[in-house]
Amino acid sequence: MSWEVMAAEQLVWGVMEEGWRKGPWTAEEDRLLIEYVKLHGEGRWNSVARLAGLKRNGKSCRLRWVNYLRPDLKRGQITPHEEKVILELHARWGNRWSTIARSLPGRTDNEIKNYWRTHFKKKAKVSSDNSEKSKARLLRRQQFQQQQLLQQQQQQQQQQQTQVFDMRRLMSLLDENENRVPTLPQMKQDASAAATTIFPNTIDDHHQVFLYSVFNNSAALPEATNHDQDINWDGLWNMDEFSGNIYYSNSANRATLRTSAATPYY
DNA sequence: AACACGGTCAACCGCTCCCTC
DNA sequence: TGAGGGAGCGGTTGACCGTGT
Repeated sequence: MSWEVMAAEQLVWGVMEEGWRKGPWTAEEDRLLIEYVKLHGEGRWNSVARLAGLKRNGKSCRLRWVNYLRPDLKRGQITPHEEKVILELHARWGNRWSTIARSLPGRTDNEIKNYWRTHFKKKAKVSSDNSEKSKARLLRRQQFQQQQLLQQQQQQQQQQQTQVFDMRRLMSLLDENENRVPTLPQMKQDASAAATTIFPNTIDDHHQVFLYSVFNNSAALPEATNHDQDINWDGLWNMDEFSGNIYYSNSANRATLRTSAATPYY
């Protein structure tokens, strides 16, 4: 083949980079890929170029097969029922498109992702804009209430000057491994260590009860799983900037998330 | 008719996870 | 046990197309 022909082919067929073709697939490429999968099955995508004579890298081949050529793909518009499922599962799992796709036979993660972005992202933005306004109103109300609360607490603090309660230091000790999801025994150990470090002589009954209740909340949780890595635990601890109080939250959400993620959608 | 604009979707990219050696 | 490769995932890009002006 002359260089002129090769150059012309590249212009017509797409970009060549390091020997791999990129861009839209041709009918001939599709045919070669289908034949390859018929003969060798799915997988070993990096062998496709060698065995099927395709000038595509493995990733490109896999994507083309999974998103376009697979015989079990459902063509056509997303049905209202599928849309309902997508909304429901996205509310549950967020952008885990492949997980959502597993509950919608014949639909690909890419298809669902695109559908979401084009159909719902804008709606979500509009509703979030509205919720921002109500959030601002709520914030103003909360600030007023917090000011009043602060005044009350200042009065109480004057009565309790003997108790120095450095919760920030406690937080830094407990969160030494940021975003790590400790096992229950680890959490109890951490609590004990933190308590004795911060309050070597002075931890009183009140704070012991507090720490114990923190870890009792977590006792309702199932053992940590790999899935925990996918959950953002940043919101696990909340600190009230004004009063210095901390409270444990999301334990119920965490349990719900974990069980729901393990349950297939029907 | 021509242009601008927005929606759609196939394909690519970069990252992470997992398996094998 | 760690390195390397394969596979999968989510985010992003860009081409194409329809519609409005």
